[in-house]
Amino acid sequence: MTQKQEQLSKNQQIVLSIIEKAKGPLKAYSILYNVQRRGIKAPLQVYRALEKLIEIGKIHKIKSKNAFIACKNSDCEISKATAFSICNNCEHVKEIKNTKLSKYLSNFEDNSGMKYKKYNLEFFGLCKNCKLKQ
Amino acid sequence: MTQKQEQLSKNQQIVLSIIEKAKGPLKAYSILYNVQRRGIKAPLQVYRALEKLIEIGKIHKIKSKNAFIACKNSDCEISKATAFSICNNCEHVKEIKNTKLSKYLSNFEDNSGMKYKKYNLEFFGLCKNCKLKQ
DNA sequence: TAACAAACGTTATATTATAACAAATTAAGG
DNA sequence: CCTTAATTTGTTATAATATAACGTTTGTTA
Repeated sequence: MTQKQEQLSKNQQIVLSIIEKAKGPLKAYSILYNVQRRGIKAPLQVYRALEKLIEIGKIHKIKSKNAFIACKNSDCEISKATAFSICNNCEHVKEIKNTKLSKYLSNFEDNSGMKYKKYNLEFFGLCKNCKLKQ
Repeated sequence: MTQKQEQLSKNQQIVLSIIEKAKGPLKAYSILYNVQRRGIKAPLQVYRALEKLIEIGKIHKIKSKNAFIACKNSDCEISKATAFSICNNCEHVKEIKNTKLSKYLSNFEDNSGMKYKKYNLEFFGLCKNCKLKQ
């Protein structure tokens, strides 16, 4: 028997697979709509799965959108340190994987010398595509 | 006549004054409850004032809390670049004013060379007080 | 003072999220 | 294998957050 199975439950698997297949962040009720054929009937079933998936770092919540996206980063340490870029035009969201940035933020001390274990950063701008089209 | 009056309307003034007096971030419906004696009766009146106040940089929205806090920073450029520290224990929220950090983030380029005009950063940890008490 | 924009008031409703409770399932140790 | 505890589930109801749509009023500017 290994230490931790981290085996996902049925609902958790269903919700995760929908989020992983998606091209962008999904909203909770859109997930619900998408999984109703698979037996998940109530919002709470979705929210419970989401909560667990966030806890174990499989997905992140994009707070400015109240939407959920799969984690592509093996090293965001159970979702303690997240950074995203968000296009104001097409709403495209991408997780930022940048060692310098994450080191900088993880080591950041505020003016009183206080350090923080966790952060969430959301950048807004125009993605390349949308910039070209302007 | 000056260029821009930036004169706040009645409702905007009422909502702003409540937020400025508060010790921490306020939720929209708590604001509503607090201003009902002053003639504001409906959520929309509060949300409209909030929207405007955010737009002109007088307040910020703490996204992880769905709550609103007065801006103490004269230079956050109409709320384009915001950073907060949030205590996980007492929920104390403070706007971070740190030139190095804001320069670093304003100049940040992602791996594709993309730059962003706007960001929101929320740090989580234990504030000094709560750290001592542990 | 006409014309336009901004703000207002109001009702209704959409969207996002959680409480509470009982039943079913799973993991692990004796 | 059995039992105990923890987790997950299913379900109903409801809380909390936010916006749509409409017509009116106020404020600004030419």
